[in-house]
Amino acid sequence: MRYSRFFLPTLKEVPAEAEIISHKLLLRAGMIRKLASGLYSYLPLGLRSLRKIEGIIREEMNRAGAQEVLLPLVQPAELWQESGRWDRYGKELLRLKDRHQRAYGLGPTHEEVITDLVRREVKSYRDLPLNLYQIQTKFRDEIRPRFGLMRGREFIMKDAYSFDVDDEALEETYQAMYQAYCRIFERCGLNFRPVEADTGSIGGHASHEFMVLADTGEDQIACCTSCDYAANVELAEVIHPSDHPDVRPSRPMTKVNTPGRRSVREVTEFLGISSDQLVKTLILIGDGRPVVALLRGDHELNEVKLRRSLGLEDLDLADSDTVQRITGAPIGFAGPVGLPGDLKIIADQDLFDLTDFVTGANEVDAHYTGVNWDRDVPRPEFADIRFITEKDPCPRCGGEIELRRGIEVGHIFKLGTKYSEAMGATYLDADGRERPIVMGCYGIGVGRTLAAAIEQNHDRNGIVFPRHIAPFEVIISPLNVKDALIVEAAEDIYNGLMAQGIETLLDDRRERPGVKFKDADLIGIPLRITVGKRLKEKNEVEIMDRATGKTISVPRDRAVEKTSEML
RNA sequence: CGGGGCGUAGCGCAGCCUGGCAGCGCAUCUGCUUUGGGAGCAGAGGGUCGGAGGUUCAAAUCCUCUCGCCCCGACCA
Repeated sequence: MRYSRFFLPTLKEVPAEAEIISHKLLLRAGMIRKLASGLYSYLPLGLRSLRKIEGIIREEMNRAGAQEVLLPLVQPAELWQESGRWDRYGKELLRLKDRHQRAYGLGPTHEEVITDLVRREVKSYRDLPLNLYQIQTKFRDEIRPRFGLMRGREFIMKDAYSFDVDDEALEETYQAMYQAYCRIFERCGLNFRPVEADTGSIGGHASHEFMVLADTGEDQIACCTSCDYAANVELAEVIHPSDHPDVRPSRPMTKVNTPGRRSVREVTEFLGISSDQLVKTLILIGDGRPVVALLRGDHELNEVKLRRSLGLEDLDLADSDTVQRITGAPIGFAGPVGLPGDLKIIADQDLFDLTDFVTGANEVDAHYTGVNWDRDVPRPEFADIRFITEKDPCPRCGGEIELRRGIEVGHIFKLGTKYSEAMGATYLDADGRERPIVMGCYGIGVGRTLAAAIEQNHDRNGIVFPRHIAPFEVIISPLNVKDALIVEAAEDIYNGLMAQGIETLLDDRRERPGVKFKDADLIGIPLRITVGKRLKEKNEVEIMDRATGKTISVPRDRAVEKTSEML
């Protein structure tokens, strides 16, 4: 490709809208442009990289036995009503009507469509296993799109759906997908970690997220520094010692005046206690009913864990009026003592052995000190409902936990029979019995993978593309296009590389050397061949490695050979 | 949806408080010079100041409404 004819508008300055490095560089390198919030156009350079990633995904999916399909983006509401998600999915599902007033959703994911397809065609255990995938545009009307390709409303996703006879067979498919995902992200040049994860709105029993480690990641993950345990903090278990120390109350329960002290910090400072002596009481609404969660003052409630342990669909903090109605006091003075007996109360397991603690008195400007279980307040149900911290041990090996940030580029789920049962996707087994198909689903954010790769591979001059996803493999920079010798040499090398199938960008623009160097660095092409003064002096050209900056000089007629060796 | 910020030339911004010719840098176009890290000189083009309404002799500037964009929270590939 000749740069002078290539639609590649690079920017010297960073557009004001971009915050994180991948977004800035994608814009500056002329790879994407914004149409509206969460909606981006891919320009030729960006599309080339995107296609590289898609290519890697296709190869690995096909190798793992999956087959590519292409499903409609517009999906009839009836299908979503069958699975029950028409009502449950929420506003991320963009709903629209056609001219006949029939309702449709713009596909945020394709479980319903694929299950419908498969239930019509698959009748026998002989047809299984089956694994179908597509690479296609998804639409999710996100509450807050941000960070360029990182969280768009319209985005490109690879989604795969597997169909197996039973859980055992699903396990095998799941492992094959797990391995395929590892290979995909390795080939994309990413430093990533597979982590145990929550299943969210997709449903199912087990799942792993593939996290690219980056400080700008939106997710937090807990990694063990000794073993290979890693989990999304939403899920990471907190281990509670099983041997309980023999502890007894040592102080009477006393009501104290705490004027205007609401937050953990205000109360603990006022009373001169540490925050692990305080039990904070959070009022939530779970599936329409109030739930009280108790936690140590220095711990944070993990709503995902609470939701899972209570088997709730929906969970939210209660508003101030509800808190007032339930506890009889404004926010900041709630406590377990004297709450109505029929109220669902759940305490974090770390409170089990706590004695002489402080809580709100369900009365404005008052707390209790010296509160103890059994004596002052009945023991509630205990469960692991808080976030893991770096002070907690690894739940697998007891080692040290490190909290890191990650970008979720892939997510795999064991769905089980959730969709097949709801939608009647069954097969006949060898004994002629009708059984539900056991499903799995597997997603990769393709654009997000590109953004994550840039997030992890850049320097102050621009992108440093991993080889396999670079838009071009080589850029040739003839430094003076008015010099016939230089132009001729550059053209020769260009033709030589193209003849070998090496994707090459020839910077034939009438620009000064500095401009060409800056643009080449910005767009991050792995190898740059400089044709300049050394050609005239020694008949040599230079090959520079973008990642290391290392440069070698080679005779002009060996440039093609040497370059292809270096790739 | 709640909180914060921003809309002025393609991009980055100043001007707004205190109303009075719409500006700067980069980019673009022409010519000459220059050619190893975002060149120099000379010239040129480009604006409904996000939109609507209002106040005023006069509005980018003040007021009201509205639309869009970005950041922080809940959602997710």
